[in-house]
Amino acid sequence: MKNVVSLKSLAKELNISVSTVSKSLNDSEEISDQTKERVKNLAKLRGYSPNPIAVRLQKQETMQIGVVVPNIENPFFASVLKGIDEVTNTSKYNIITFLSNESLKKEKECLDYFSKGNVDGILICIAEETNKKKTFDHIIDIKQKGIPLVLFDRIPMQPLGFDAVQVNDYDSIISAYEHLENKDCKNIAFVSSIPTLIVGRLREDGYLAKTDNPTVIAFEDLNELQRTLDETLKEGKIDGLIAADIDATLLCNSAIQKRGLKFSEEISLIGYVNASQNELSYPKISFIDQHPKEIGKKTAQILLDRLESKEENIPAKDVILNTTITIGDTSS
Amino acid sequence: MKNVVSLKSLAKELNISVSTVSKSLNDSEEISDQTKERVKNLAKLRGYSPNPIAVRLQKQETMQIGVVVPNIENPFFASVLKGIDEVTNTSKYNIITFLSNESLKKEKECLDYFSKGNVDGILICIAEETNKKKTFDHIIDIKQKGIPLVLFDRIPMQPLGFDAVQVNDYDSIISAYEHLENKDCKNIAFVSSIPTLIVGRLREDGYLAKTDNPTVIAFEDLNELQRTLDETLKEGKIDGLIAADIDATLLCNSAIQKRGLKFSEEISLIGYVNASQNELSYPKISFIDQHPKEIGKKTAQILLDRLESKEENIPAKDVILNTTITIGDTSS
DNA sequence: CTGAAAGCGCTTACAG
DNA sequence: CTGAAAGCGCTTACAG
Repeated sequence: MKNVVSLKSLAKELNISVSTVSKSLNDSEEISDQTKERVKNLAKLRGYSPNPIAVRLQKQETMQIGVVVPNIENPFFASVLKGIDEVTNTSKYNIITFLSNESLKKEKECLDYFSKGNVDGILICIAEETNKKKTFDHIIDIKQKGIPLVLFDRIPMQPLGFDAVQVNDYDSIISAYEHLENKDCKNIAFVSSIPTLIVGRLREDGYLAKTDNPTVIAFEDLNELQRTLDETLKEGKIDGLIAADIDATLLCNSAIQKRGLKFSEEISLIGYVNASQNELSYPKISFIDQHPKEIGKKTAQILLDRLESKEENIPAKDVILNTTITIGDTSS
Repeated sequence: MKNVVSLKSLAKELNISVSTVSKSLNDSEEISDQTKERVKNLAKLRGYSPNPIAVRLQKQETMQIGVVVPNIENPFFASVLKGIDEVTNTSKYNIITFLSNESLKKEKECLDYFSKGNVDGILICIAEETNKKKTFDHIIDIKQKGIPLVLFDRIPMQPLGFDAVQVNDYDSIISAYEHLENKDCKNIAFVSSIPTLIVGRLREDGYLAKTDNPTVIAFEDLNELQRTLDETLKEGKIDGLIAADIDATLLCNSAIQKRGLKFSEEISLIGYVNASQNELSYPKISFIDQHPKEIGKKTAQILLDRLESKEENIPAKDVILNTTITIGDTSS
C-alpha cells in the first residue's frame, strides 16, 4: 500500500544501477543525457517520488521547524502562525506546531522533543508560567545543542543570546496615551489582565511613564478585574481607558456599555483586539495593531536565514517591529 | 554540534556490538540484565537518544499526521486544532499543520506533499474553493495510496468513503429557530456569508424547513451583506435573526445596534461566535456552540484508531456531533 | 547471551 | 559515462 516505487525498482526495470538512477534524477553532470531521459521518463511513468525519510537520514537534516505557541485560541498567535506559514511555505522546511497551553512543563516537553533530532530549528513564544517563574534553563539548553532558536513576542528581560522578534510595547502605549490625550481625556486608567507577563509589564511601564496620577487596574482573574473596573467607572472620574490585552479590552468595552457611557463623549477606549473581528463589530474599538502576521513572517525569516547560512557565529538579532494605531468608534 | 552520541559510539565505548546496544536499550529479552544495566547507564550518562529519522526509516513509519486547515484565523479552526493536539499529544504521532487558505490549489499541494511519504495519516477540512468547485479527485487519490484520511466539518454531499466528523447543522438551525419562536419572534430572517459552503447550505435548509415566508439574506461579499441586511432591518418587519456564521453574526449584531434596536424586546439574534470572546463581550450573543474542540478530538481519535488497528477494511465512520445553544443577551 | 549481516531508501566519493 | 561500495543510524532475523 505504501509507495512501492523506489530507486531500486526503477534500476531493476531499466537494468542499470541504483546509483545511476539516483544521479539521473538529481541531474548529475556525470550521467549522459540519454540515460537521464530514460530514467526520468520511467520515474514519471511509475509515479516515483523519493522517500523523504531516507533523504533526511542521508542529508542529516529533518527539514522541519518546530514551533511552540502558548495558546492557539488567542487570535494573535493564530495570525503569527499564518505569517510563519507564509514564509516557510516557500522553503524546504515544514512547520510542526506544538501547543504549550501556557504551561512550563508542556513547554519543556516540546523543546525536549524538538532537541532530540526532530527539527532543524525552533520558533518559540514562551509560556506564561515560564515567564512568571523565569525558568529558562530548558531554552538555554537548546543553544548548547546547537539548534537555532528564535524567540517571539514575549522576550525575557535578561538577554539569553537568541534571536528575538518583538514589538515596541512600551512605545505603543505611549502613543495610545497620547492619542487619548488628543481626544481630551484627562483621567486615563490602565486595565490589564496580564500584569506579570513581560509584554504586560512593558505596556504598564509605558503608561506609568506618561501619567502623573496613575490608575492601574490589573488582575489575572477576569472576575476580579471586571469588578474593580466597574467600581472605578462608577466613581465617574475616568474618561479614558487603555487596555493591555484582548481580554481586558473586551471587558472594558463591555463595562462601558453596560454602564451606558457614551464612547468618545464620556469615555474613550483603546486596546488590543482581533483586527478582522473588530472590523465587523460594533462599536469598532480603537486598537493597537501589532501586525501579528508580520511578527510571524519576520521570525520565520530570521530562522531561515540562519539555517541557510553557512556561518556559525552570526550575532543574535533583536528585531523590534512597530505597531500602529487604528482608530475606531471608541475614541473618535 | 548535532547529537554525536549514537549506538555506534556507545558500542565502541563499551566494547560490545551495536546490535547488543540496540537490543539493550529496547529491553530485549535476549540480553542479560547485567549488560542492559551497563548500556543503559552509559546511554544516560552520554545523553543518548535515538535518531528519530533513522528509527522512522527502519520502521517505515513517519509518525506524523498531516492536518489541512482552511483558515487558521477562524477561531473555530483554532479550537479544532487544540482538540486535535490534545489527542495526538498522548500518542506517538506529531501534527504537521498546513494552511490551505481556502484555496484548492494550495490544498492540492498539501495533500500532494503528504502523500509522498511524509505522513501516516491525514485530517482535512476542505477549502471553500474545493467545496464550490466540487473537485475531489485529489482527495480520492489519497485513498488509492492507502493513507488513512479523516474529513471534518465540511463534508461533501456525495460520500467519498472517508471517515467524517461533522455537526448536525440542519438540526442546529431548527433548534435555533424554535428558540426564537419561543421568544415570540414572528418574522425570522436568515443571514449568511457562506451561501455556497456545505455547512451554509445545510443551515439554510434547516431554516427553510421551518419557515413559511422565508427571508434569506445571503452574500459572500460582506459589504453587500451588510447593505442588504440594513435595508431589511429598516423595513421594521423582522423581529428575529439567525446568522449562519461568525461574520454574519457580527454583522447582524452590529447592524442591530447601529439601528438602535433593543435586543430581545424589538429583535432577537442567534448565531455563531467564538465562545470565549463572546463571554467577555457586550452584548453576549446567543449562539450555537459547535464544540469545536470536541470535533478536533473526535477527528483525531478516529484517525488514531485506524492507524493503530491492524484491520484494513474497517468501514468508514460518519460521526455527527451535537451542538448546543447558549443563550446570551440577544434573545433572552 | 552476543554479534555479524542484511536491510530500511537514499546519496556520493571513488574506481573503472 | 556507469556501477560497486560505503554510509546515514537504526532494527531484527539469524548464527554461534
